[in-house]
Amino acid sequence: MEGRKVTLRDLAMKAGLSVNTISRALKDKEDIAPATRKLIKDLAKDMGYIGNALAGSLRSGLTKTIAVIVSDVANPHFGIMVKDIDKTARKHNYTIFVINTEDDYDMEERAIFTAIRKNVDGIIICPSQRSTDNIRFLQKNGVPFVLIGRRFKDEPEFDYVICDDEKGGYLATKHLVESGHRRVLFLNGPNRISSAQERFEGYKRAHDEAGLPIEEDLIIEVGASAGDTKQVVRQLIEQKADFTGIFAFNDVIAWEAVYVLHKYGYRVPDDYAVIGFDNIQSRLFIPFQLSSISNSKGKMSKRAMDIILHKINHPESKERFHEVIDTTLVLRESTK
Amino acid sequence: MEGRKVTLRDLAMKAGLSVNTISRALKDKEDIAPATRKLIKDLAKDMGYIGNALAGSLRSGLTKTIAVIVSDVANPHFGIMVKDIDKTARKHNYTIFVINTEDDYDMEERAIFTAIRKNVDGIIICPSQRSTDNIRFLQKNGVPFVLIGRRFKDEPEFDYVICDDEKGGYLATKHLVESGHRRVLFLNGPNRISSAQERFEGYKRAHDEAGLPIEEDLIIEVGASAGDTKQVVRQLIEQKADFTGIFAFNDVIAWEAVYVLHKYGYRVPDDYAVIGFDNIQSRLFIPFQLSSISNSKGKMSKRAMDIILHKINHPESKERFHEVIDTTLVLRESTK
DNA sequence: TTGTAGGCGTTATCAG
DNA sequence: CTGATAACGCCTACAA
Repeated sequence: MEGRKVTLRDLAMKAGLSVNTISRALKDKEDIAPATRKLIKDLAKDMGYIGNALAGSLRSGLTKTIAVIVSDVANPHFGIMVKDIDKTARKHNYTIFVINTEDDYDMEERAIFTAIRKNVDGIIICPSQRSTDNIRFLQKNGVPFVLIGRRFKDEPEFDYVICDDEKGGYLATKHLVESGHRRVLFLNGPNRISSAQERFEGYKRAHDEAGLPIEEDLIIEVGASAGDTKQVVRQLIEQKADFTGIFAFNDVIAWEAVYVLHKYGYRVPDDYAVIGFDNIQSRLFIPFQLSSISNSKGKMSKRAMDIILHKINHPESKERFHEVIDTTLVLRESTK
Repeated sequence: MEGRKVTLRDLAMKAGLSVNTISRALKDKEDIAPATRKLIKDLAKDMGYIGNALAGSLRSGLTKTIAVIVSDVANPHFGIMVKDIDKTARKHNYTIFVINTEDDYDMEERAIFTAIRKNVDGIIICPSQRSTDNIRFLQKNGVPFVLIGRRFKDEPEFDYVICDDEKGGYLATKHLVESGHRRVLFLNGPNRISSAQERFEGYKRAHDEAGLPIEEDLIIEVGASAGDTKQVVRQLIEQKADFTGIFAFNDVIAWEAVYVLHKYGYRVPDDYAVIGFDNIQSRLFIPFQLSSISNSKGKMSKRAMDIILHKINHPESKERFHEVIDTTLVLRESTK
């Protein structure tokens, strides 16, 4: 059964019917006699017919495909989101492309080109935010898209689903401050990213409320890739930097920070209190009880898909989606 | 600039040239006057032309796309592999589809259909192994494919890249046994999976060498999905099951087991020694020092892509790829 | 150096 | 109910 694939034409020849009839029968159109329909379907199964989506898509203009462009699937946060998006997509008969950008602007540009070239019906993207050009380009091209996890505050035209980053940053910091930590190290993500900026806003609000000053040297930007944090924390410890609490931009960074603290013989939360963001532990049972900010990855993924589907199905709609999913504090043993 | 996408035809109209000339110019064919070429390229950039891969693929029969079918991207093990595969793919100008099966046979079947319908050039699949039918189907359809992480021992026709599971199982168990644990609980994956079977072989070999019997009640199959392990371990503890060492099928299961042990106030490695498999900690710095078996995810991913590319580029080659990547013991503090 | 014709496999339209 | 015809956008082959 090797060789060329079975096409509608092959079925048509065999059945002595027109290609068109075959096509319509397989799609359960009402205007084909039930008997004929059954006949054709059986034949198709017999001959192992598998449609060619390429051809169909070329004609219909729809690929039933969504591109998901994220910075790093190896980060469980994104792994979980991708899984959830895939699940929702499947329910609606969509397939997803996953493209990694490593938060690199050029890779993001290429990812977008690829997605458009492949005629995806929509794009869910966690933008690297070096500039708005890539996203503007998307918009100009008319591909439905929605940002996830990050937003451009000055661009109300871009739909997004994010979690309440400011509140998350506030809750995390407030908790540390209230536990008595007056010098809280903030291991933040790249400052160009909205979530980093907004979590920092929260950090500031908590300090303001407590009447604590913001110490510039306690705000540190760490790279997003695995391993970067280790370097930074190691250095801080060597310098005997003065802090007792750590608020990390995400759980992966928090883990890495604790990892280094442990290496130096420090104990958490006894010597340092540490809190992360993403609450990965709700989905992956890691034996380190990290306090964190829950951001409902499941809900975010689902909303993003819903929005994309809405935009695909109502291309004329001018509705704007600016969704902010609530964040909550989840206390575990890494803070007290 | 909204609306329909720019096509070769649009460029042709604008330039007063034929579609063909445009196409050839954009592909840098020698037989177009350099001046014309430049003109056309500038125009294309101006009008924001992005080729339609669908149309091209329909013609050429190639999509420059690889499907990656795995059980769970949310498991960092797969997340990391997907990332690595994507990286290699990109280097060769390929894009990847990621499809999750949750190790469900029907979802796997649908995933394969989807991949074929979308005309992927090749498939990298971690098969669910409920039966060989799905894979046989792939073979019958002539799509190049390679198994990753699992194999069918009775099907030498299927190419695969796995790690040395037997050796890994042996090393892990041997280490526990040599540390004085005479009753080692094996939290294994589903037995239909080759890696589970082979790791068990290793477990047995270590026992044989040490002259220890295999106790049936210490071999427990846990579901692959997050949360399953908790239930199992909780029950064992409640039953006061007799064991002091735990060898887990993978790190995620190991983490979950430790998670529960901690909940019950037990300490690792003092009360129980625990070792996992996959060595996720080489890529994600989790602050729990889990001993594990390293299986070179990077190497596996790379080899899988190389093999797929080879098969795509040499469809006639009858070469068979049965690759077994070495596994090694990585000791950390969860065993002593 | 450039243009024309035909086809990839499917689907939409309209006629019968 | 079913069939013929023409697209979808691009590319290969050949003609001019």
